[in-house]
Amino acid sequence: MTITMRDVAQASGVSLMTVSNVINGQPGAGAQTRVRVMEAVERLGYEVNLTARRLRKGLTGNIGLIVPRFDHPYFGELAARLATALAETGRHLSVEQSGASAEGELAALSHARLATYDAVLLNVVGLRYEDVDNLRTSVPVVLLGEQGMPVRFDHVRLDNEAGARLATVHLLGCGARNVLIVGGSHEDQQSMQAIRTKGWERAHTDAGLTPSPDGVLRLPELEVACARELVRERLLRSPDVDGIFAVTDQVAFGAMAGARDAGRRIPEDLQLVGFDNLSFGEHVPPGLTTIDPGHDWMVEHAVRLIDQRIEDRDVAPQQLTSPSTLVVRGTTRC
Amino acid sequence: MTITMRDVAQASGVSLMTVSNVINGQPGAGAQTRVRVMEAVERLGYEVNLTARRLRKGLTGNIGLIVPRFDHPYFGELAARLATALAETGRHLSVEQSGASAEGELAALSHARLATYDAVLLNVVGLRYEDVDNLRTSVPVVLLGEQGMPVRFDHVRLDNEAGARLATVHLLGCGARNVLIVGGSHEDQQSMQAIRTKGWERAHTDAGLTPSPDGVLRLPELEVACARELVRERLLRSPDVDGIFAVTDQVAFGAMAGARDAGRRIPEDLQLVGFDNLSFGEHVPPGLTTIDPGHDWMVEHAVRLIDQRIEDRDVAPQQLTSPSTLVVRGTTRC
DNA sequence: CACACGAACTGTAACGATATAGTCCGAACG
DNA sequence: CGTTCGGACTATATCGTTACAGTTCGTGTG
Repeated sequence: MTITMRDVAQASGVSLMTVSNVINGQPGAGAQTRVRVMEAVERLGYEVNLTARRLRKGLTGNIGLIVPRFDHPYFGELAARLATALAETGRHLSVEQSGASAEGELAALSHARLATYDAVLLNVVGLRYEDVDNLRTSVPVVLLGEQGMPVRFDHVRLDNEAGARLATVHLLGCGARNVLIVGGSHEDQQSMQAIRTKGWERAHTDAGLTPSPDGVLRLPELEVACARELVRERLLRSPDVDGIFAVTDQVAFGAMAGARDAGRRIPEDLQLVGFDNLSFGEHVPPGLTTIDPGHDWMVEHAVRLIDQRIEDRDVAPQQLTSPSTLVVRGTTRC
Repeated sequence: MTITMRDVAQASGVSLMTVSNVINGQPGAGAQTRVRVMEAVERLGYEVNLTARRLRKGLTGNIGLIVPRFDHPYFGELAARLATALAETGRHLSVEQSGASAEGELAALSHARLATYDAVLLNVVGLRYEDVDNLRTSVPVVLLGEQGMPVRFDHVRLDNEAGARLATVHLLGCGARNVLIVGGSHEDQQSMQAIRTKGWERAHTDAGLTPSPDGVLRLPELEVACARELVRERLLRSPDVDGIFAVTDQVAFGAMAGARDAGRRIPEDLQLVGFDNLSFGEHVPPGLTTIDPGHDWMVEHAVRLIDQRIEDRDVAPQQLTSPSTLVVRGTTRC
């Protein structure tokens, strides 16, 4: 019914193995033979049977992604991008929820759960160094996200500080004189909030300014409703605030609503930059200026690291840091 | 390394085939033998290797879902539910976008595209009877959604008229005297809008009322922004409107915003019922009363039809209609 | 008692690919 | 000229499962 390697082999007058070698770019096939085989492949419209290949290679074709929660758009977008990238090679992504707790993430990493995957991408949030360091799995694991994790693992990092600095520099460069960081914090130096706060400070000192101590607006939760309420309140109290760096796009959406509540026009009275480049930011008027943490770059390299490690478990682990870029839209004046 | 059927066979002192038969519930194995085999399965922690089974059975483990567009929440939720249901049996869902046009849907149904699926679920929107009737595929196809399609196919329908009637009856029962249908239409009798409009009319006549001819508020597009604008305008013009049946939840969200714009309180001044039971409706205050088109039911039966047809291509096609139910939340007074 | 029959179970050959261990043959070398 | 060497290619076994065609063996029948 369907065309198999056997048909291609017959049509081009070579053995099964030669066809296999040609298709997989393995050595051991002459130049003319390669051409002849590829012609037959084209002519017959042959495509490899991934199921058979997987059986032979002992792979499942499934990659696991473990994130703290499904319902947050950041992870949704990450999952969508990864799924697309993996689909190119006929693989699938299964997303598991760890519940933002260390226990959840460790449970999701139990042997039984992972046995069905060829590799696992772990979004390390809420996991401490020791937890990750104690991990012993038979399946390749690639870490995704924050900094400060054991170098024993492949890791695609996100340059939180550089991104935050970039955002703040842009606000200052567009004429903001009094820039709030919403969702910032000085606690737990390793946390995403603290690192982005450091970037916000660095942008100030680099420009010869001193970040005001009450420029950090802490939020109990990085959620829309919470940000909206606290930003509204703060803007009513501090009429001189003319710029906001929101630590996430979620927070930025809340801040936009809060600013409107407080009677500020964006970007005329108040400029705003977010962080994450969620696709929704493109559609909410006047368009959210934000930091793209290099999603495409991260996904591309994460998949590459996975493939390398599946191929050879003993290759040296790599730590990569994705470059952040500024995406200018309507919430800033330049 | 991993435990195979061979290990189970050895451990329970039977042949490979007996283990296979027991596991798949095939006849030809005695009662004690079954018990013995299942004990060994438990003890060794055996799990079937889906890759091997697929190779042997000539299946890929992938099901295709073809929807008009990705970005609409209705299809997103449908896809999520289906993916979950299929994951139970270790299969995967691949979602393809047809672009809401007949050409797109037909292109997505081309032989080459479908060859990689065990079966395809086709959400028939924008396809006419003839287009579907001309379809000749080697892969099992199950239709999803609207009515009026060739009985040659398995089809899980959605009871648009009954659902719309249910919504309107509820509004009338809760004291609404003047119920608008937003997004309704009398054109193209087969369209979703027209059928739901018929349901709205039937609810009126069943109650001994005459639906007012200008009770149908047509929308150029079933989108939030559009519904918001036209509902606001209409409510300002017609102060006596005290109920709205929105043909979709999307439209209902827009209508809620439009009502607020027009200064109406929900549900005090104006009651509202949507259609689709999108999960978002639960979270938007005061909670959207809506019609659940039987998502779970549809998904359950769609998967069953798929499996039946994969098993036996010649089984008689079935047309099923999912039962609609009312989900009462805060936008209605009872 | 010979025979047929069906239930319970087994042996073997696939499914389509790849890893491994060859085989073959022409060129290079002493 | 005989030997070695390496590049090009092939034969076979195998991955874990299931379809199909047997093989037993106990029971019921004439």
